[in-house]
Amino acid sequence: MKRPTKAPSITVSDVAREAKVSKATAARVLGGYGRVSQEVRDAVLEAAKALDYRPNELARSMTTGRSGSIGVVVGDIENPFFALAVRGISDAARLSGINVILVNSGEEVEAEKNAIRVLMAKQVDGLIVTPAQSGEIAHLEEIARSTCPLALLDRALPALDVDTVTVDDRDAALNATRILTRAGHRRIAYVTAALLSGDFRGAESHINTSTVRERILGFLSACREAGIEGAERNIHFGSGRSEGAHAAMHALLRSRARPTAILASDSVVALDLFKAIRQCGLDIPRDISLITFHDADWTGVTTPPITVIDQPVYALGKSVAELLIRRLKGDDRPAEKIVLPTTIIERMSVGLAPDAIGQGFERN
Amino acid sequence: MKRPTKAPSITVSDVAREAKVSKATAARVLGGYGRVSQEVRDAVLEAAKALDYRPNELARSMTTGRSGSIGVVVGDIENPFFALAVRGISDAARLSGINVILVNSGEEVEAEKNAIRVLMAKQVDGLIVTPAQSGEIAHLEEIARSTCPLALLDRALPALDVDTVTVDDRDAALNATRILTRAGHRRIAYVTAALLSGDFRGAESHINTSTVRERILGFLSACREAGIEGAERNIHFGSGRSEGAHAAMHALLRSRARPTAILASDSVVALDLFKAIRQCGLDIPRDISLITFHDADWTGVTTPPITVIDQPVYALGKSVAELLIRRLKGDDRPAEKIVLPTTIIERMSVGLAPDAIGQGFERN
DNA sequence: TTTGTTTGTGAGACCGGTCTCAAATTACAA
DNA sequence: TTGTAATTTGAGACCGGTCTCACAAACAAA
Repeated sequence: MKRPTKAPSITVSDVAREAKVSKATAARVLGGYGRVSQEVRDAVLEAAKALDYRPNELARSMTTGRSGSIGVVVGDIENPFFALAVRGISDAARLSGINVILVNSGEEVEAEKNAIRVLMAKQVDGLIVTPAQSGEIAHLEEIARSTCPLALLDRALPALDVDTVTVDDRDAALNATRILTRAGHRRIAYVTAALLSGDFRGAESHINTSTVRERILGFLSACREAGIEGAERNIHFGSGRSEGAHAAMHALLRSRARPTAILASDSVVALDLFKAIRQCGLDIPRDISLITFHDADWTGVTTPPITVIDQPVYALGKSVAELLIRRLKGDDRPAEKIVLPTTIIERMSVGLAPDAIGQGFERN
Repeated sequence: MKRPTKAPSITVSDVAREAKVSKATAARVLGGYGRVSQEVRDAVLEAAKALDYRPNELARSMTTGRSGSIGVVVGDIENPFFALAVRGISDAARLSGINVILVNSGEEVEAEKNAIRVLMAKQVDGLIVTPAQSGEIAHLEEIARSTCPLALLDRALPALDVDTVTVDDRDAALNATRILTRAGHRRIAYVTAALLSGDFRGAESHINTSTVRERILGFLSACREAGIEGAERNIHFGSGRSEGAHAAMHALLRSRARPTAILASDSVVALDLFKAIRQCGLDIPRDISLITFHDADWTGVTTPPITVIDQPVYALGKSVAELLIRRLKGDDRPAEKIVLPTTIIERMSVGLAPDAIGQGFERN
């Protein structure tokens, strides 16, 4: 193989020679371990500076077995939710002198698998993952069994006994949906980008990702509470960035049984919905009410501004990272499952149900 | 040091022993180099599968000198501009089987320096950087002199003769500003998050980042064209995510000589401006017109929707990555400077200047 | 003075791969 | 049938660090 022969870099041996000491001694001062006399230390340091020595982190990692970096696999870095969570992770990591290798899975399991494979091969010291799908988690179970610490972000996997940080999705969905039912809405849709493996049969079927399941449970629970039948049929999966999803949204909004209120699973879906609603000539909140998860920065500036479920996203990222780092340092307490609270920021996107106006329902 | 003794992983030697061949031979088939007979190859592969062998990428990198990953240093991953550019980079990298180590500099030179140091120590094969500041580029010059390919994203550095992909900022700013001057505006402000080293004295002073300089030149050029004097005074630096920046915005909007039109340097600044304008009780476009760089997803859904300079952000990221990867493969053509075109998407945020109404100016 | 510790240093194995080189085997041509 | 070339394999050096171990010198206690 004809490789461009990387510039010959300065090694410990070079420094040792320059400082007239053994390689072992030079390594000791350069690596910051063992004991060395002050004189020798100074000499080595001077030689290192003179030669402009830079340690080869790879070589170091190979012997120590630790790479000083953690791998992070998120679904979609373009989603402000993940971007913010990643910043939380980065900040926490930086504080511990650990760096972050970020990989985008595009919410595809294959990409996720591949990302994890690569990261493991790169000997990351730990892994933070937002599982793209709940069905295929064999690769994650394998990591969990291994000695490489794994932590889950935003999406819990009951089958995995690993550190996990999520938000109280069920409660959030419950409260958000209640706002809608109290405004008299009865045809309420829950729209999520998540994919469903197989058909949707009842609340617990095939939904192993806690985020999605919990939200649905909260949603259904609020519906039941309001005496709404068959709310399961109003759950729409797969509303991600795709042609089909877009078309499905329009179909939904133009159907005869068009919902009078929608709960969106994230700000990206919400924005798409917002646009679709406009394109269909509908008015928020007169014709249709909208609440979304994630207080994305733009949700406050639309007309009307959107009522949102405010998740502590930055803290979410910061917490998982801290949990993982603690474990890297040797902590072996049983896996911790942290659930962060959410709040609802009420703005102007919820109105009385069109068909309920004048029927005694109150706006809140 | 008491480290948790990573689980002993399967090595080539283990596979070799299992397959009853030499380590060299096993390495050949596992590493995919050299020539091996079909039988032996099968035997080794079988042994590898039986033992569940996973190559140690670190060890591999150490001998080959190439790590198979590139480092990317961006200013702020939360800025949708960078998020999208990073996706462009990731996609291009994935296509070449290269992975991306992403570091957030937070637009701080010290963090940027540190990030580069760490990435170099990790032996990345190449570096893509969005220089946080133009003043201190010694660390970048050093990389440029080294054998590690460097490429610049979005912000050119004239002093550095390296592959660079930017957009035609001057032209974009010129055209955007023209839209404003043609609508009769004369008090036009340019608001950017960029920091200025020292005072602003004349167009070229202390501004070495091409993006910022080019935009200012375009802006001033359009102002001059319209016979506007002293437009330099209406350039506002440092409007990033900070208390001070926020206060400065409000001060600007409440001042007697409040601008009647603003050109924002990115969508984050624009959103802040949008909110500030509302908070000050001003109306877009009646009281004030707004144009921003970057067609962020929300700019189309505000009331009114915002006129934007549409930059090919994804392509920007994809191009630098491709340029860099080409170089990794041995291409040593002189550094390429690619300038991508922008377009303006006119929406509803530009109105006639309040003091010009009825004076013969036309709304475009 | 003798013995026992502590401290500083060097020699060299090792991590898990790649890769050079030479020996052994096979194929091909004369 | 024999010489030569091509192919396949093994032995071992090497990458740039870490780390164990042995030894020597310095110091403390007896």
